[in-house]
Amino acid sequence: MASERSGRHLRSQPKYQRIAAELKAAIERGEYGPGDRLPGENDLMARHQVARMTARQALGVLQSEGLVEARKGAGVFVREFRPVRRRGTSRLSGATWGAGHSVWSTETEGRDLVVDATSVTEEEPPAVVARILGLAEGVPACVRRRRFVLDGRPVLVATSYLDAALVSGTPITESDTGPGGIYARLGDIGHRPVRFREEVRSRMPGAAETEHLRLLPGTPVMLIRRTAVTATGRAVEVNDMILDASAYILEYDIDA
Amino acid sequence: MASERSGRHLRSQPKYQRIAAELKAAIERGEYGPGDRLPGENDLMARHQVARMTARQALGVLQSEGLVEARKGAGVFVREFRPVRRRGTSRLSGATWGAGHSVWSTETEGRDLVVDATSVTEEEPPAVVARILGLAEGVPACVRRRRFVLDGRPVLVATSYLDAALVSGTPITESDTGPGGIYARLGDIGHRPVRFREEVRSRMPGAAETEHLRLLPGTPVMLIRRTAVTATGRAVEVNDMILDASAYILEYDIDA
DNA sequence: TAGTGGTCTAGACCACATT
DNA sequence: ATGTGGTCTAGACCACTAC
Repeated sequence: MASERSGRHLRSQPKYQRIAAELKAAIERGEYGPGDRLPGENDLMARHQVARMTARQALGVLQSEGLVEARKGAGVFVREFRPVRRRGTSRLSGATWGAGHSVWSTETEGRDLVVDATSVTEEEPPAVVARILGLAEGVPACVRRRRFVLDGRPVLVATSYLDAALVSGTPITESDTGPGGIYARLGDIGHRPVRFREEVRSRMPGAAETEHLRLLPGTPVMLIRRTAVTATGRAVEVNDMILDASAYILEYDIDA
Repeated sequence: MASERSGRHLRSQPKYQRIAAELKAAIERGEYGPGDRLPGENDLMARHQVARMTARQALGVLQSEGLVEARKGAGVFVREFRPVRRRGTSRLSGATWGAGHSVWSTETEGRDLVVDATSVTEEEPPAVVARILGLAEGVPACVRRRRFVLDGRPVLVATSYLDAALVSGTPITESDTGPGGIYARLGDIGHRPVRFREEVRSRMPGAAETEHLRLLPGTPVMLIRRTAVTATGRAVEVNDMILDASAYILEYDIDA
């Protein structure tokens, strides 16, 4: 136990990666199922004869891969992945919202997905959004923010931008937009969207997003920017969404 | 300089988070642009009077948010985000979307995206895939693997599964499938796909994926599972794709 | 109260990149 | 040759959770 310093990571994997790989393999073998407690820092220190920070680093790998969750004062636990499906295609079909159903009611699947908080304001939109909507600089937009909560956890925040001049005086500027939502109301004033484009990307969240969505370490966000366009080619709405990637599967149907 | 131990993080943010936030703000103010070198561990230790591990932790935050890249022996540098667009709907829409439809501003066109390596084998597919294709257990599938390289960096690996009995003897089992690709060939044998479904999700990569795609820390992957269905409703292909999320924006067009 | 993970210190040796 | 980030040690105090 004296000079075991030699040959530490010559040619070989770092210790923390070995430990992490071992734990990961055990999880994949099913030795630890969702919700189970893993060996903690003290266990790993004793078992592998390493310092605290090394054991921590090992657990950090699993955490940053999103397959493990550390609970302060309790331990490290295996996460589970139970996403909801969000249908990008049929949920926007005219029949759905034309019939007076809210767009979002189609995606629930028996689980509890509800709107948590809604706010409607007038603000100057981001430059990119203003350009898409064809708004001059300094022109205000109607901004609708909503947060969606799934089984008690916030999973999506949506920020919708519309030309304020276009929608002023309509229920779009109210919290409750009535049956069919804002797309039905846009139809009421002769600007029914007939086409949508969704752009999807993914990245790690910043600190603010982590807090707002209560994301666990190792959880990316998916970003969806949806643009609604009328028959005349006018973009009437831009909806920026931030999704907890551990909560969603996006689904798109495509015709050849 | 004696007992500054008091009031360390009582009520306040941890030091490493403060340092990280400061650096992040500086990046967002444009003080450090893409490719620029950030203050390193030694700088931060001196500037904030903290230990090495604390400075490291601060830089680790930015790294795990994917906005910074550590280069061994060189320093820590600001990453840049220059994604390609992947159009899920092939239908080209021209003027419909207006002139500068670069919603997430991608200077994408004119970069070279090429296939790096192709392999075609016969293997037993994963159980989920077998079920989608309607294959009994133990029945082999034709498995086509491809890796796509963008400007020298691998960005996508695709694994395509087809019923081996269906496609044997066709160019689908060759590396070069001829004009129109495997969908045209499927059409030749009377199984032309008319509908596709893509399911998209995102998570952090495992060690194997990180290596295969040469991902930097803080980079998620997007997973796309595309199913091709014929007019009779038969699923003839399942294509599992793994994408470097820092390299792609997915685009889907939807008709109301 | 005992044990857990979160933060922090002050050292150390290493591989690597730039000079 | 110097400085960089990567790994590792052996301690410490804290807040939190479970018992």
